[in-house]
Amino acid sequence: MAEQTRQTRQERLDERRRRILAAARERADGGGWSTVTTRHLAETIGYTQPVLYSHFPGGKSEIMLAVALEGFVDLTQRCRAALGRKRGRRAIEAVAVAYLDFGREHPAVYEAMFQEPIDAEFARDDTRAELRAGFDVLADAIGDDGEGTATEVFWSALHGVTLLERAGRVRPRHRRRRVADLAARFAADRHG
Amino acid sequence: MAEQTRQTRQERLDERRRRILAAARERADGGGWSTVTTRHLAETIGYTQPVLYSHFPGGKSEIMLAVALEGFVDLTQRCRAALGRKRGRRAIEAVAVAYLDFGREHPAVYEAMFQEPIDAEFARDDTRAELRAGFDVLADAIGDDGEGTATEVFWSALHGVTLLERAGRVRPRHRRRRVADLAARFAADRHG
DNA sequence: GACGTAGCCTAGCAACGCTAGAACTTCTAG
DNA sequence: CTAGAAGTTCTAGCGTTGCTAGGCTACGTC
Repeated sequence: MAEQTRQTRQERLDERRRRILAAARERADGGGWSTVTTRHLAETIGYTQPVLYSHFPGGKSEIMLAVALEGFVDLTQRCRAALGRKRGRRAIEAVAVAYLDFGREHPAVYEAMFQEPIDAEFARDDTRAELRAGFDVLADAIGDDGEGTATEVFWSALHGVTLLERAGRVRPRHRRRRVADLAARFAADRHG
Repeated sequence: MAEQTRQTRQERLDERRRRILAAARERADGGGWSTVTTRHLAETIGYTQPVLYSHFPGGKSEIMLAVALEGFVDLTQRCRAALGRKRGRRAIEAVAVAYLDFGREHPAVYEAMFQEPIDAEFARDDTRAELRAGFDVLADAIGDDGEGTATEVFWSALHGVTLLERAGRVRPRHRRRRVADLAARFAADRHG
């Protein structure tokens, strides 16, 4: 009985934790992280502010980090799925589109993934592992078997396109052209 | 006499405006925009908060926009100077280095230039003009005489490298390699 | 010398992230 | 069945933020 109760307790905690993260992600993607307040978050899950801190002692920063971590998993999976067994330009284009789609669909999650506050004092190893996985997909896409510089630049380009598109600094309708341009420049076959 | 007085008045206003922007830029580059508060800003210039709003009715957002505008002018000038009469890879590398240097030396100014709050309800035309000038330098650097897609991608790559370097998501010491990689991929001569 | 205007400050609002400590519920032990 | 321990939630409040209403002071003008 005690076991059963303890199980249920843990399940309820997990459930509530998920609800907090879902609420934060949803509201952030809708109106930006500045509109995500601890008060509103607490109200959404039907509890008061201090309850949030029992789940995330680090407060809002730690919530953002948790959302970011989920985001890395999601983004990596999407890119991996888009890549499949493709090679060459088709591989690059597919991964680029998947990457940019994610950035557009979840602007706030993406922001949490790359904005500075992440590098707080919290979890370090998880983040590194997930980052590594994402890096590897991009390396596979462009066929980078070197020491990673090409992947770094490719990643930077995707990152830059994502942010400039969002900021409206780049023509929205020319997205396909940008993807094609990117694929042409990073295709391995241009060397041979 | 009235003319003289009015002149002096305007000069004092301009002077104070400059001091506000300088204080904001300096503190932001030192500790991020979150450390730039209207109270501290007011204290720095030796006045109280409401005075800031007589110069920038839009408050902190408008101050950030003003800093961003100055930043665009500065960045464009630097890139133009770095470009000089160079052509090909050397031109691209020079401009890339100038761009990345600016982003590293003035992280907060750069952030203000590309972060969303900028697109507020304030000045629109100034921003567009300065953006255009910056875009043109990059187009000249890579020799883009097409419809601008290549420049958009080049710009995105520089933007991405700037941010990923700052966020520590990319190996700091490999910067020269990234610049070289970038130059190789965007050099016009790869077409012929 | 009274008046209008401009500039500046005092004081305060609502909202923010976050926390101490009271109040309540649930489990455990005698 | 009861008394205490343990855990959970809430009330209330601190300090800080961006921003603003309204009063005070000093100036130029009739």
